[in-house]
Amino acid sequence: MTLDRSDPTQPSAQAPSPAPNCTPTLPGFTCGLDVTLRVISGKWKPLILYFVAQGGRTRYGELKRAVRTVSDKMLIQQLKELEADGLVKRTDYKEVPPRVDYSLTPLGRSLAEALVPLCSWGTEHMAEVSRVFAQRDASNVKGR
Amino acid sequence: MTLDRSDPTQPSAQAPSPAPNCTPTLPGFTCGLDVTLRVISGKWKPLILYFVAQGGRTRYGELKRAVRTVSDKMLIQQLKELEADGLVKRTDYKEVPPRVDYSLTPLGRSLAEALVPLCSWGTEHMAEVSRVFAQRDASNVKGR
DNA sequence: CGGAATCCGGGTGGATACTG
DNA sequence: CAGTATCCACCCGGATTCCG
Repeated sequence: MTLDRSDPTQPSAQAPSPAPNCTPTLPGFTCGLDVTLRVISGKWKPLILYFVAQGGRTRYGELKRAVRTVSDKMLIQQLKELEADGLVKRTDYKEVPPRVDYSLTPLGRSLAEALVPLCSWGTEHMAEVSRVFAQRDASNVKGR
Repeated sequence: MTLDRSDPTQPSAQAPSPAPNCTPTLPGFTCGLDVTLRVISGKWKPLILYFVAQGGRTRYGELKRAVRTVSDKMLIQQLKELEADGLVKRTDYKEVPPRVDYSLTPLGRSLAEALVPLCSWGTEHMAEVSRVFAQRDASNVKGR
Protein backbone atom coordinates (compact mmCIF):
# COMPACT_ATOMS: atom_id res chain seq x y z
CA MET A 1 0.00 0.00 0.00
CA THR A 2 0.98 3.64 0.10
CA LEU A 3 3.95 2.98 2.29
CA ASP A 4 6.29 1.70 -0.36
CA ARG A 5 8.83 4.47 -0.25
CA SER A 6 11.24 2.07 -1.83
CA ASP A 7 11.44 3.80 -5.20
CA PRO A 8 13.90 6.68 -4.91
CA THR A 9 13.52 8.03 -8.43
CA GLN A 10 16.26 10.44 -7.56
CA PRO A 11 19.28 8.88 -5.90
CA SER A 12 18.73 11.43 -3.14
CA ALA A 13 22.02 13.05 -2.25
CA GLN A 14 21.15 12.48 1.38
CA ALA A 15 21.50 9.08 2.96
CA PRO A 16 18.00 7.62 3.24
CA SER A 17 19.15 4.82 5.40
CA PRO A 18 18.94 5.22 9.19
CA ALA A 19 15.69 3.26 9.32
CA PRO A 20 15.68 -0.49 9.03
CA ASN A 21 12.10 -1.37 9.81
CA CYS A 22 8.77 0.30 9.27
CA THR A 23 6.80 -2.67 8.10
CA PRO A 24 3.05 -2.30 8.20
CA THR A 25 2.03 -5.61 9.66
CA LEU A 26 -1.24 -4.94 11.40
CA PRO A 27 -4.13 -2.91 10.05
CA GLY A 28 -4.77 0.31 11.93
CA PHE A 29 -1.11 0.98 12.36
CA THR A 30 0.98 2.51 9.64
CA CYS A 31 4.29 1.46 11.12
CA GLY A 32 6.10 0.62 14.30
CA LEU A 33 6.60 4.23 15.22
CA ASP A 34 2.88 4.76 14.91
CA VAL A 35 2.24 1.99 17.42
CA THR A 36 4.64 3.53 19.89
CA LEU A 37 3.17 6.98 19.51
CA ARG A 38 -0.32 5.79 20.30
CA VAL A 39 1.01 4.67 23.63
CA ILE A 40 3.28 7.52 24.66
CA SER A 41 1.47 10.43 23.09
CA GLY A 42 0.50 12.69 25.91
CA LYS A 43 2.27 15.71 27.18
CA TRP A 44 3.90 14.04 30.14
CA LYS A 45 4.00 10.34 29.45
CA PRO A 46 7.58 10.02 28.28
CA LEU A 47 8.85 11.94 31.29
CA ILE A 48 6.74 9.90 33.68
CA LEU A 49 7.89 6.67 32.15
CA TYR A 50 11.44 7.77 32.31
CA PHE A 51 11.40 8.93 35.91
CA VAL A 52 9.77 5.75 37.09
CA ALA A 53 12.31 3.76 35.12
CA GLN A 54 15.12 5.59 36.86
CA GLY A 55 13.74 5.42 40.35
CA GLY A 56 12.17 2.02 40.35
CA ARG A 57 9.10 2.14 42.55
CA THR A 58 8.16 5.77 42.76
CA ARG A 59 5.66 7.42 45.02
CA TYR A 60 3.09 9.83 43.73
CA GLY A 61 4.67 12.80 45.45
CA GLU A 62 8.13 12.03 44.15
CA LEU A 63 6.79 11.82 40.66
CA LYS A 64 5.05 15.10 40.98
CA ARG A 65 8.16 16.81 42.23
CA ALA A 66 10.24 15.25 39.50
CA VAL A 67 8.07 16.37 36.62
CA ARG A 68 7.54 19.59 38.51
CA THR A 69 5.33 21.72 36.25
CA VAL A 70 2.64 19.09 35.92
CA SER A 71 -0.69 19.51 37.67
CA ASP A 72 -2.29 16.83 39.81
CA LYS A 73 -5.04 16.40 37.32
CA MET A 74 -2.73 15.77 34.43
CA LEU A 75 -0.39 13.54 36.37
CA ILE A 76 -3.20 11.30 37.53
CA GLN A 77 -4.78 11.20 34.13
CA GLN A 78 -1.61 10.25 32.35
CA LEU A 79 -0.77 7.67 34.99
CA LYS A 80 -4.17 6.07 34.54
CA GLU A 81 -3.72 5.84 30.82
CA LEU A 82 -0.27 4.39 31.20
CA GLU A 83 -1.73 1.88 33.60
CA ALA A 84 -4.60 1.04 31.25
CA ASP A 85 -2.09 0.49 28.48
CA GLY A 86 -0.15 -1.93 30.61
CA LEU A 87 2.99 0.15 30.98
CA VAL A 88 2.90 1.02 34.66
CA LYS A 89 1.56 -0.75 37.70
CA ARG A 90 -0.09 1.07 40.55
CA THR A 91 0.28 -0.24 44.07
CA ASP A 92 -1.95 1.03 46.83
CA TYR A 93 -0.76 0.07 50.29
CA LYS A 94 -4.07 1.07 51.82
CA GLU A 95 -2.40 2.82 54.70
CA VAL A 96 -3.24 6.05 56.37
CA PRO A 97 -1.78 8.44 55.54
CA PRO A 98 -2.16 7.11 52.03
CA ARG A 99 0.78 5.49 50.35
CA VAL A 100 0.80 4.62 46.69
CA ASP A 101 3.59 3.95 44.31
CA TYR A 102 4.07 3.28 40.67
CA SER A 103 6.39 0.83 38.98
CA LEU A 104 6.95 -0.29 35.42
CA THR A 105 5.61 -3.47 33.94
CA PRO A 106 7.98 -5.47 31.76
CA LEU A 107 6.39 -3.82 28.75
CA GLY A 108 6.90 -0.40 30.26
CA ARG A 109 10.46 -1.19 31.10
CA SER A 110 11.23 -2.14 27.53
CA LEU A 111 9.66 1.06 26.28
CA ALA A 112 11.67 3.11 28.75
CA GLU A 113 14.78 1.61 27.32
CA ALA A 114 13.77 2.69 23.86
CA LEU A 115 13.48 6.17 25.30
CA VAL A 116 17.10 6.34 26.37
CA PRO A 117 18.44 7.51 23.00
CA LEU A 118 16.03 10.41 23.06
CA CYS A 119 17.34 11.45 26.43
CA SER A 120 20.90 11.18 25.24
CA TRP A 121 20.10 13.19 22.16
CA GLY A 122 18.70 15.96 24.29
CA THR A 123 21.70 16.00 26.53
CA GLU A 124 24.11 16.09 23.63
CA HIS A 125 22.32 18.76 21.66
CA MET A 126 21.08 20.85 24.54
CA ALA A 127 23.27 23.82 23.69
CA GLU A 128 22.32 23.74 20.05
CA VAL A 129 18.64 23.51 20.83
CA SER A 130 18.57 26.32 23.34
CA ARG A 131 20.44 28.51 20.88
CA VAL A 132 17.79 27.90 18.25
CA PHE A 133 15.07 28.54 20.78
CA ALA A 134 16.61 31.82 21.86
CA GLN A 135 16.83 32.95 18.26
CA ARG A 136 13.23 32.40 17.41
CA ASP A 137 11.95 33.67 20.71
CA ALA A 138 13.88 36.87 20.13
CA SER A 139 12.69 37.56 16.61
CA ASN A 140 9.20 36.34 17.31
CA VAL A 141 7.69 38.11 20.27
CA LYS A 142 4.25 36.77 19.65
CA GLY A 143 3.34 33.51 17.98
CA ARG A 144 4.18 29.86 18.69
CA MET B 1 17.79 20.77 43.05
CA THR B 2 14.79 18.51 43.15
CA LEU B 3 16.19 16.09 40.67
CA ASP B 4 18.44 14.15 42.98
CA ARG B 5 16.72 10.83 42.76
CA SER B 6 19.94 9.32 43.93
CA ASP B 7 18.67 8.30 47.35
CA PRO B 8 16.75 5.05 47.02
CA THR B 9 15.74 4.67 50.64
CA GLN B 10 14.34 1.33 49.68
CA PRO B 11 16.65 -0.84 47.62
CA SER B 12 13.77 -1.09 45.12
CA ALA B 13 13.32 -4.69 44.06
CA GLN B 14 13.13 -3.50 40.48
CA ALA B 15 16.27 -2.56 38.56
CA PRO B 16 16.46 1.23 38.53
CA SER B 17 19.22 1.24 36.02
CA PRO B 18 18.33 1.56 32.35
CA ALA B 19 19.07 5.30 32.32
CA PRO B 20 22.65 6.51 32.36
CA ASN B 21 22.21 10.23 31.88
CA CYS B 22 19.63 12.76 32.90
CA THR B 23 21.90 15.53 34.07
CA PRO B 24 20.31 18.93 34.42
CA THR B 25 22.95 21.12 32.85
CA LEU B 26 21.06 24.13 31.56
CA PRO B 27 18.36 26.03 33.37
CA GLY B 28 14.91 25.71 31.84
CA PHE B 29 15.44 22.08 31.05
CA THR B 30 14.99 19.38 33.64
CA CYS B 31 16.90 16.75 31.71
CA GLY B 32 17.91 15.58 28.28
CA LEU B 33 14.59 13.97 27.60
CA ASP B 34 12.91 17.27 28.39
CA VAL B 35 15.01 19.00 25.74
CA THR B 36 14.07 16.44 23.15
CA LEU B 37 10.40 16.61 23.99
CA ARG B 38 10.28 20.36 23.52
CA VAL B 39 11.38 19.76 19.98
CA ILE B 40 9.32 16.76 18.92
CA SER B 41 6.20 17.36 20.93
CA GLY B 42 3.45 17.73 18.41
CA LYS B 43 1.04 15.17 17.20
CA TRP B 44 2.80 14.45 13.92
CA LYS B 45 6.39 15.54 14.31
CA PRO B 46 7.97 12.18 15.03
CA LEU B 47 6.24 10.61 12.05
CA ILE B 48 7.20 13.47 9.77
CA LEU B 49 10.78 13.34 10.89
CA TYR B 50 10.85 9.65 10.41
CA PHE B 51 9.37 9.60 6.94
CA VAL B 52 11.69 12.31 5.72
CA ALA B 53 14.61 10.43 7.21
CA GLN B 54 13.62 7.32 5.29
CA GLY B 55 12.94 8.98 1.98
CA GLY B 56 15.63 11.60 1.93
CA ARG B 57 14.25 14.63 0.11
CA THR B 58 10.51 14.32 0.30
CA ARG B 59 7.89 16.33 -1.52
CA TYR B 60 4.95 17.79 0.27
CA GLY B 61 2.48 15.49 -1.41
CA GLU B 62 4.45 12.38 -0.60
CA LEU B 63 4.62 13.40 3.01
CA LYS B 64 0.93 13.99 3.15
CA ARG B 65 0.20 10.60 1.66
CA ALA B 66 2.64 8.93 3.99
CA VAL B 67 1.21 10.34 7.19
CA ARG B 68 -2.20 9.92 5.63
CA THR B 69 -4.66 11.08 8.30
CA VAL B 70 -3.03 14.45 8.75
CA SER B 71 -4.71 17.60 7.46
CA ASP B 72 -2.92 20.19 5.33
CA LYS B 73 -3.09 22.71 8.08
CA MET B 74 -1.45 20.48 10.62
CA LEU B 75 1.17 19.19 8.25
CA ILE B 76 2.24 22.69 7.25
CA GLN B 77 2.23 23.92 10.80
CA GLN B 78 4.34 21.09 12.12
CA LEU B 79 6.72 21.40 9.20
CA LYS B 80 7.19 25.07 9.93
CA GLU B 81 7.96 24.42 13.54
CA LEU B 82 10.40 21.69 12.63
CA GLU B 83 12.01 24.11 10.24
CA ALA B 84 12.15 26.89 12.82
CA ASP B 85 13.77 24.46 15.22
CA GLY B 86 16.44 23.63 12.69
CA LEU B 87 15.46 20.02 12.12
CA VAL B 88 14.19 20.11 8.55
CA LYS B 89 15.08 22.23 5.58
CA ARG B 90 12.50 23.44 3.11
CA THR B 91 13.47 23.83 -0.52
CA ASP B 92 11.25 25.78 -2.88
CA TYR B 93 12.15 25.25 -6.53
CA LYS B 94 10.00 28.16 -7.58
CA GLU B 95 8.59 26.28 -10.49
CA VAL B 96 5.10 26.16 -11.84
CA PRO B 97 3.41 23.94 -11.03
CA PRO B 98 4.94 24.42 -7.57
CA ARG B 99 7.55 22.03 -6.36
CA VAL B 100 8.76 21.98 -2.79
CA ASP B 101 10.56 19.36 -0.83
CA TYR B 102 11.77 18.80 2.66
CA SER B 103 15.01 17.30 3.85
CA LEU B 104 16.64 16.83 7.22
CA THR B 105 19.37 19.02 8.61
CA PRO B 106 22.27 17.27 10.33
CA LEU B 107 20.52 17.96 13.62
CA GLY B 108 17.31 16.49 12.32
CA ARG B 109 19.11 13.47 11.01
CA SER B 110 20.66 12.77 14.37
CA LEU B 111 17.28 13.05 16.05
CA ALA B 112 15.72 10.70 13.53
CA GLU B 113 18.32 8.14 14.46
CA ALA B 114 17.37 8.46 18.10
CA LEU B 115 13.83 7.67 16.99
CA VAL B 116 14.74 4.31 15.53
CA PRO B 117 14.45 2.36 18.81
CA LEU B 118 10.93 3.68 19.27
CA CYS B 119 10.00 2.38 15.86
CA SER B 120 11.54 -0.98 16.62
CA TRP B 121 9.74 -1.14 19.93
CA GLY B 122 6.43 -0.56 18.19
CA THR B 123 7.13 -3.24 15.64
CA GLU B 124 8.15 -5.76 18.25
CA HIS B 125 5.30 -5.11 20.63
CA MET B 126 2.60 -4.43 18.09
CA ALA B 127 0.62 -7.53 18.92
CA GLU B 128 0.81 -6.90 22.65
CA VAL B 129 -0.26 -3.30 22.25
CA SER B 130 -3.20 -3.97 20.02
CA ARG B 131 -4.36 -6.67 22.41
CA VAL B 132 -4.35 -4.19 25.27
CA PHE B 133 -6.13 -1.63 23.13
CA ALA B 134 -8.84 -4.07 22.16
CA GLN B 135 -9.41 -4.95 25.78
CA ARG B 136 -9.97 -1.44 27.01
CA ASP B 137 -11.94 -0.38 23.95
CA ALA B 138 -14.26 -3.28 24.58
CA SER B 139 -14.90 -2.60 28.25
CA ASN B 140 -14.92 1.14 27.76
CA VAL B 141 -17.37 2.16 25.05
CA LYS B 142 -17.15 5.81 25.86
CA GLY B 143 -14.19 7.66 27.25
CA ARG B 144 -10.57 8.07 26.16
C1' DC C 1 0.74 21.39 -6.69
C1' DG C 2 1.55 23.44 -2.39
C1' DG C 3 -0.07 25.99 0.31
C1' DA C 4 -2.91 30.33 3.18
C1' DA C 5 -7.01 31.94 5.55
C1' DT C 6 -11.05 31.54 8.10
C1' DC C 7 -14.46 29.42 10.92
C1' DC C 8 -15.54 26.81 14.83
C1' DG C 9 -16.46 22.80 18.05
C1' DG C 10 -14.46 19.93 21.47
C1' DG C 11 -10.96 18.51 24.19
C1' DT C 12 -6.79 19.77 26.88
C1' DG C 13 -5.08 21.27 30.64
C1' DG C 14 -4.42 24.86 34.51
C1' DA C 15 -6.25 26.77 38.98
C1' DT C 16 -8.69 26.16 42.88
C1' DA C 17 -11.14 23.89 46.45
C1' DC C 18 -12.33 19.80 48.79
C1' DT C 19 -11.78 14.70 50.82
C1' DG C 20 -10.44 10.40 53.35
C1' DC D 1 -0.43 12.08 51.23
C1' DA D 2 -2.83 11.01 47.29
C1' DG D 3 -5.94 12.00 45.07
C1' DT D 4 -11.20 13.92 43.23
C1' DA D 5 -14.28 17.50 41.50
C1' DT D 6 -15.63 21.51 39.13
C1' DC D 7 -15.09 25.50 36.44
C1' DC D 8 -13.40 27.53 32.39
C1' DA D 9 -10.00 29.67 29.06
C1' DC D 10 -7.51 28.49 25.38
C1' DC D 11 -5.82 26.36 21.48
C1' DC D 12 -5.72 22.09 18.87
C1' DG D 13 -7.03 20.49 14.94
C1' DG D 14 -10.70 19.23 11.24
C1' DA D 15 -13.43 21.03 7.35
C1' DT D 16 -13.87 24.18 3.97
C1' DT D 17 -12.67 27.69 0.77
C1' DC D 18 -9.50 30.29 -1.91
C1' DC D 19 -4.86 31.47 -4.23
C1' DG D 20 -0.49 31.74 -7.44
